[in-house]
Amino acid sequence: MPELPDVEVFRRQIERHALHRRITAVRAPDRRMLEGTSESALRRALVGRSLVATRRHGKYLFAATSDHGGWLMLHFGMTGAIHIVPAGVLAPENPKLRLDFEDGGRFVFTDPRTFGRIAWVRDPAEYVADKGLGPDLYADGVDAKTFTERVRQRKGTIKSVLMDQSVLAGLGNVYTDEVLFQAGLDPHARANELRPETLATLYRETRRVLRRAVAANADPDRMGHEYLLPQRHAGGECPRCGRPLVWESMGGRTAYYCAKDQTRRM
DNA sequence: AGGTCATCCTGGAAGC
DNA sequence: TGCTTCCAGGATGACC
Repeated sequence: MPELPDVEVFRRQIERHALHRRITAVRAPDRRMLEGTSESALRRALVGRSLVATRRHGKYLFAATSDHGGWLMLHFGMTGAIHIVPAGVLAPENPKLRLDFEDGGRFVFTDPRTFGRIAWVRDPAEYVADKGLGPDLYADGVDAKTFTERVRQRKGTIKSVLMDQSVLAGLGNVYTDEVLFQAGLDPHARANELRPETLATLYRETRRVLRRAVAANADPDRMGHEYLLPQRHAGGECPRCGRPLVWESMGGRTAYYCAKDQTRRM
């Protein structure tokens, strides 16, 4: 379920392996994935050009083309992924987007469940504004003051507030659970009732979890024993106390947490 | 305004 | 073993 760390890893893969390679062919065979564009429009925009820069805002990834032609936007839904395939190597089947490079390599975007989206946008900032996304949670995206002010003015559960992309962009269901675990917070805590020091802790832990996740290549199993994610499954145990994790549906999403180590509600 | 639920989708796991 | 059912979840929208 690509969240901010996963998308940041994808972005770095593009930066490292897909820039400045001339595109000779474009395939986008599944129209359900296309948001306000078409295969032929993507072809016109991309063929003969190359990708030259990337940006990410929350879970949204952008890649600029040469000639200032515009930006390719990719959203990964829950099963979206990119694969940059060298010449002569078999590419994944059923691509939702495939760019063929002049050198024989390929850029492939797969998404078996089709929850992702592909768009062509003039300007990422404009797109982000139109979508109503809050500030990005990574790197220079947000400071402690902005974070606390935005969270504090919401009355919902902290779980739902952290997952709300219009408040802060980047956390999904999985990493929200990790952040709440690290902060020792009950997912049912009310965002507007959190004390200033709790908000400060939450900010610090959010940033730390995201940095750690990116460093671990967004692979939960590489996070380390003190993290919830490797245990985030039926039968999983709290990394601190060893008790079975609680497994609860909150607004149609599954929240995993430790009933002993996550009791703080303010 | 916030919570809940349904919808989209399909691979994989669980159940029988 | 093989079939059926369930579940996961990001974004969006309906409804209360």
